[in-house]
Amino acid sequence: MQIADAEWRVMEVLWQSSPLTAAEIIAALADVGWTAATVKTLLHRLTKKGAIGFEAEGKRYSYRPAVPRKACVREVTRSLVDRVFGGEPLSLLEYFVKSTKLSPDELQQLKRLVEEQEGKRP
Amino acid sequence: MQIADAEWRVMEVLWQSSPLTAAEIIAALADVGWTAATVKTLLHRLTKKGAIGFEAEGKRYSYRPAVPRKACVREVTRSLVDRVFGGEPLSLLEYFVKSTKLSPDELQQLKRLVEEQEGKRP
DNA sequence: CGCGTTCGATTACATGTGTAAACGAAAAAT
DNA sequence: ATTTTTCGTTTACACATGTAATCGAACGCG
Repeated sequence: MQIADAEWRVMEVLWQSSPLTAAEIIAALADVGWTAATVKTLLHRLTKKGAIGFEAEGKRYSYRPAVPRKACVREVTRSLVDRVFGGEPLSLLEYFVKSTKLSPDELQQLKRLVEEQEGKRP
Repeated sequence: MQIADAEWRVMEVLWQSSPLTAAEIIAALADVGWTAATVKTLLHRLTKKGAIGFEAEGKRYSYRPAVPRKACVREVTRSLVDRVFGGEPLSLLEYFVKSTKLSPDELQQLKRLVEEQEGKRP
């Protein structure tokens, strides 16, 4: 299941809170600058590809995600790792550790995270 | 400059060694299962979007990247961080540290990388 | 009980992408 | 020199994507 850029914006809204009616989703995306028609198209496409589902409440639909965010994140990250980092997550990690300007505090947090992982693997 | 999936395969070949003729690039991509025509189309599109350049050597062209891999990697990673991790690289790092099954050795390497960064920020 | 409003569905259309064949010219082979 | 091979260029075509207007039906207001 591949979710395009514009579609992802819609998914984020639903992952954050659901179910929502189309009107509510359109409202939540007001700052993006799309017309209502555009959002509806995206809802339609997402429905067709099975990324979201809905229950009809009278005339209106109430939409909700049909796939968890986790799964989608796993897919896009995996695709990036495969495409750019030779399938090696460590390679991506190295890239980010080296190329990102992390504050001392963030570095501290990161080190703690790594240590936690070490703890989990005796 | 956005480089599509198929195009990226071609770029990788050229980033690894250049300049190369179309024939050499096609050969390098033999295992992908594309016909020569497909690779030529991709070379054409990449040329048009300025991602690669070429010098004509008689009839044949010798292609080479016009944009460094680094720049493209920066772009795609940035786009992922923005799209999925709220623009926070640390958030992506956390996700990968937690969700990837790293071996004790890899964890060790990773910790060392973090410590190196700490050293660089006195 | 009509009529405008509101929904979702359908249609639109330009551009990007995957994948490839056809074409015309030049180079290589015979 | 003529044929064949080889290049790059042009054309092809289906599906994805961004962005939106239109349409038919149902709902609520007056």
